[in-house]
Amino acid sequence: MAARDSNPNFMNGVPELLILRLLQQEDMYGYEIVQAIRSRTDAVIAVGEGVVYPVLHGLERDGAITSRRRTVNSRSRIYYSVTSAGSHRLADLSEAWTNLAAAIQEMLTGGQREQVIL
Amino acid sequence: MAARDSNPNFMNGVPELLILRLLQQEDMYGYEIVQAIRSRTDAVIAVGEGVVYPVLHGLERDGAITSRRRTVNSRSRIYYSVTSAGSHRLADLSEAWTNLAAAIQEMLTGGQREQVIL
DNA sequence: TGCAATACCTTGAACCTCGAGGTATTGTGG
DNA sequence: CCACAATACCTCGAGGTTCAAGGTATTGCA
Repeated sequence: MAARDSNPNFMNGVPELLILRLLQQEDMYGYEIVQAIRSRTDAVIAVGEGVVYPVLHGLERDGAITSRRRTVNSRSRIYYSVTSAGSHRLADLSEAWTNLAAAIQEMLTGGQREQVIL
Repeated sequence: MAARDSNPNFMNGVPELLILRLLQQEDMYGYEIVQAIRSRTDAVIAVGEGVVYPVLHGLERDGAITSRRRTVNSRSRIYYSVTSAGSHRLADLSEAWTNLAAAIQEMLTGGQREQVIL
């Protein structure tokens, strides 16, 4: 079957990665996550609500996070918490991202041919 | 009008970035590029021909690279070279990527709240 | 009362990438 | 001589993401 190599869509899941990471540090709700990503990256990354909410629903469906409704300051919000499964998923995504970023960085900077010394 | 912010599809164009980078170091042909990306990243990144060829055609259409047919070892190949416009484009993409990677890295590692000291 | 901010959500279009398939040529083993 | 693998080019359809925009509802303030 032609050996399935290539990457599982290497770039995907960055929003998911960031969301899981934020939730691991602190329970948050969707609207807050949108702003947190923007402010913590100095607007380098800015995902819209149209990205965040579907990702949250998907993560919950997969059991990576759980939700509970809470009212704070007379505001009804849905807070999300990372489950242990979600924590594991975060670790995987995080490692995948690190490998990817390192590979690209290597291509961008270390251009010079090197001889492999045995 | 909600202020158009957000990123221009922040993840896209990684294949384009890598291809331009390779071509800046050395003229190459499509088939060679596919293998170069795989081998130089230790298969961490592996883009198929279905990605590379369309990108090459797009870059050429935009004047970022030029092509010329050459026969080497009785093999007919289309070699691509980066133009000055392409070089500029590479610089832009490269910087954008660096910013993005730094922002994500910051989110993944530097999680702890810090007080800004004035 | 009206408007901005908070807070949730969905949808359609646009864009990429993947995987598979198609053509043609060259070199090699049987 | 033939078949097959490797080289080398290319295109297409399916699937998955992201974006931008819009929709609903509540709260607080002028």
